[in-house]
Amino acid sequence: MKADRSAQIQHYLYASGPASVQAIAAAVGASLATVRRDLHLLQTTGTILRDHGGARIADRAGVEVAFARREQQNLAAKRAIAGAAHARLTPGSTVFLDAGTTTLQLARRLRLNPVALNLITNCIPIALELSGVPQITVTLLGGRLRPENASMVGSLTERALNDLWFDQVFLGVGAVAPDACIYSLDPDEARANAQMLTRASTATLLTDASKFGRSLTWKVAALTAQLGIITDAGLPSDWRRRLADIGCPVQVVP
Amino acid sequence: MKADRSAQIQHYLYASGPASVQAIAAAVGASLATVRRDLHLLQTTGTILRDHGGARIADRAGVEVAFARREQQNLAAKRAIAGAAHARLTPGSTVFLDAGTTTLQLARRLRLNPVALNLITNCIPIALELSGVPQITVTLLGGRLRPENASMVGSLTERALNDLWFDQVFLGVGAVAPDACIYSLDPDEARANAQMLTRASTATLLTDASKFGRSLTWKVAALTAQLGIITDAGLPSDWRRRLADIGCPVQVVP
DNA sequence: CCCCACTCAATCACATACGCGCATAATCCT
DNA sequence: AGGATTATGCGCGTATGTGATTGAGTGGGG
Repeated sequence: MKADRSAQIQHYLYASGPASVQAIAAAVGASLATVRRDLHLLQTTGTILRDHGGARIADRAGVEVAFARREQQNLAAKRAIAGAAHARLTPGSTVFLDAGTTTLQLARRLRLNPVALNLITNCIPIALELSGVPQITVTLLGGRLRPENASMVGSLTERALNDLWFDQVFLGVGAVAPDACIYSLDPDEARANAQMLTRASTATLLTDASKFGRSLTWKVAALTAQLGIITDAGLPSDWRRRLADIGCPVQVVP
Repeated sequence: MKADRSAQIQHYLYASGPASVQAIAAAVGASLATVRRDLHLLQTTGTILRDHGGARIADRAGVEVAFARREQQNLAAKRAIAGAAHARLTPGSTVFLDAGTTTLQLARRLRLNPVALNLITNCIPIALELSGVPQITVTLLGGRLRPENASMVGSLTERALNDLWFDQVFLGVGAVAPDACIYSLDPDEARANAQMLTRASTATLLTDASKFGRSLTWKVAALTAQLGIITDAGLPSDWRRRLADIGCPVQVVP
């Protein structure tokens, strides 16, 4: 299929950097003519750049491909977690969705299976995914644009958060380190995340099991008994014990 | 049952990603013709995207497609106008770009030909276009998402505007009516536009000639001598006289 | 400066997919 | 229960994508 092959080419170019037409053809299993046609198409849409003999990812599309790739990792787990989160949504309530690939899955689910919500997010893909969905009003927080995950951070974001109150907030998370604290890759995002947690009646962490035990630079907050967690069955038993000790209400989905 | 099968197809596409018509037919237990009919229907409602040989769930395509279509109208004029606006940008200044297809052309120009700017916008495509461009920090205003042009409007937007001051603001515009006032299609957008004009040292209208003489519902502001205009050579002579009478500094590009 | 290898775009033939019309089966309404 | 409406499946002509070939164009090396 054509769309499939285009995606393959993009991933290959993202992973391998600049590559020759022959290498691409070999990688995707198509003829040179076909690959050239695809490259020509991708070039007109601006996702790749061409030069004699080969092609490479346009730097703008690079982040998008990286995002798409992260979205694919642990996809089944993320979908299951999103499904459990979807079941917790109360019609008519005000919900905040943090930026992240797991929360994006929740947005996709919500699009197929709408619930009347007042939805607020700081993530552009989530806002676009839900724009135009009946019964959902979408509000996007302002701020400085962080290209890596197309989210808004910075003082404008934090100021706006100060003026809002949410019934539920769903937080995607970069890492849950061994010290039982949530960490993020970006300082501004960590600050924004920390503030989200202070602006909601109930807060829930959506995170696949691979995030537990990882470490990142910037601390967001410590796990507490007030912070719900939805994760998948890959959660090691020692972490289950720790979370039980802390008192976190943990839901494990298959 | 038909509705049932459509839901099945959606969930299958959601779960499996892009899939061939044959795979879908096998999954839902229907003939190829029936699946094609269903896909055709789902395509018209915008829930899926089709390409030869298969289909996939539509991701955020709705807004972008509608936007891309308008982008093609009067493209040459918009490009020329954007070029003139680009020449007016002062390195190091703080610039606001309103939502619109002409301002988007300015953003594209900026991406190819970067100028060090502190750039603020309420338009998602503009923000995405300029994300990651060196020397440009992009800030997106928050607010309610208006799907028609992927822009932010509403009280959050207006509140944020109150806290900002711009060296230059470039306003895209829906219509310049015979009463020499700017009009917009959307009440919230009109309010936001009006406020943008009060928050800048210099304001410039970017509008192709086709917008002059058109009427829309919601008034934004009256033309004044403080409001610069960049438009194309299609501007009728009677409008040129009127703008001269008002004292608008008008630049006409070929 | 010329030549050679390589790349590119256009063309043709083939395979596959698509949309349409028609016949049949299921469903709905009275 | 019967007629009408709608949905489903099959076959056919057409459209589209794919791969091989050819001729033109481009860049690098002698």
